Amino acid sequence: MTEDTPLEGPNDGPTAERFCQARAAQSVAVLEDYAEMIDDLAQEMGEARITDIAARMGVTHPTATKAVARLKREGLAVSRPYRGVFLTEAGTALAARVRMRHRVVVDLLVAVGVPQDTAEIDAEGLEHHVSDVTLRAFEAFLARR
Amino acid sequence: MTEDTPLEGPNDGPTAERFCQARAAQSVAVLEDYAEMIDDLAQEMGEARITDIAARMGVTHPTATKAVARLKREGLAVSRPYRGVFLTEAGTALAARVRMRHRVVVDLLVAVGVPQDTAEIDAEGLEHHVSDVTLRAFEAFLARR
DNA sequence: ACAGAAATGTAGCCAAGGCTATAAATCTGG
DNA sequence: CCAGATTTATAGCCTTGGCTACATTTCTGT
Ligand SMILES: [Mn+2]
Ligand SMILES: [Mn+2]
Ligand SMILES: [Mn+2]
Ligand SMILES: [Mn+2]
Repeated sequence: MTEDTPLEGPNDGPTAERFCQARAAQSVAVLEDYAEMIDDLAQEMGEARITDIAARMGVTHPTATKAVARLKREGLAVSRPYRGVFLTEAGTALAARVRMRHRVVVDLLVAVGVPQDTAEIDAEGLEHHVSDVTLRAFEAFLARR
Repeated sequence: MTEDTPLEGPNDGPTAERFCQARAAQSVAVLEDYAEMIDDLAQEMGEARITDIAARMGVTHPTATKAVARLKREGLAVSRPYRGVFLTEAGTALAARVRMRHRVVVDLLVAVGVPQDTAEIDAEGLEHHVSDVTLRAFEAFLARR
């Protein structure tokens, strides 16, 4: 699941590619959610503490610590022991992209008639599987709606 | 990740619920894809063989074997050693739901302007995060479109 | 200043979903 | 009918993302 892992299976048919793609999207979903959350906390409270990250993600703090370790390993965040977590430039850029995509997905759901609260809930999972092409289609739809 | 696992974390805030929900959806995504695939193969070739399941899912056969073991454990499939895999009634019902949802998602994406092939790819991941409320909203949108 | 509270780190467990390598069973053509 | 090809099973490894339990550090109020 690291960046050097191809994540492509034997790939026997054209059908398999779809599933490989979906698995690849899933492998970055956690990174995306944590990056966005850390960015949220940085804006709201100046810095993102492990406890706050864990509380908002709905996990225990060791789980949050592991996720942050992965973020650091992938060059998306930095932190010193017993201190807050900070996004790198790459991490901040990722957070911005993720937040934008989240918003567009929610807006599109609402535009086609999904209740706002349901849209927020579903978007949290959906957002990680929306390709750039689809995202642009969503934006275009919202623009001419 | 089994059915008796609550999958709800500490749940400190209302924000956390969204992520718990997304994680829960992800934990059944694999079951859903395999169920649908086995049903496809059953219709096309009379029965679903491990080799064919693996090829279409884009994984190696031991991976497919493990997934089938989980399907069996959850009461969605049955199989005897060195023979094909067959869905139970519950498995068949799940496959039908999943296939319908997949179709609706693709149709909605196309309806808002996503190219057909992109829609197929993205839907493979998106489908598992579309709630019943959202699905009905999609159907209503398609009906009045 | 320091004791207790709170936050963080760390070890170790589990299940899931990938993989490779190897063994065993089944199928098939001659 | 049987040898070789194919299919399936199994063992064992890895990473990820959950968890609990416990150790350590930092913070805070008196
Ligand atoms: Mn998300
Ligand atoms: Mn999000
Ligand atoms: Mn799918
Ligand atoms: Mn599908």
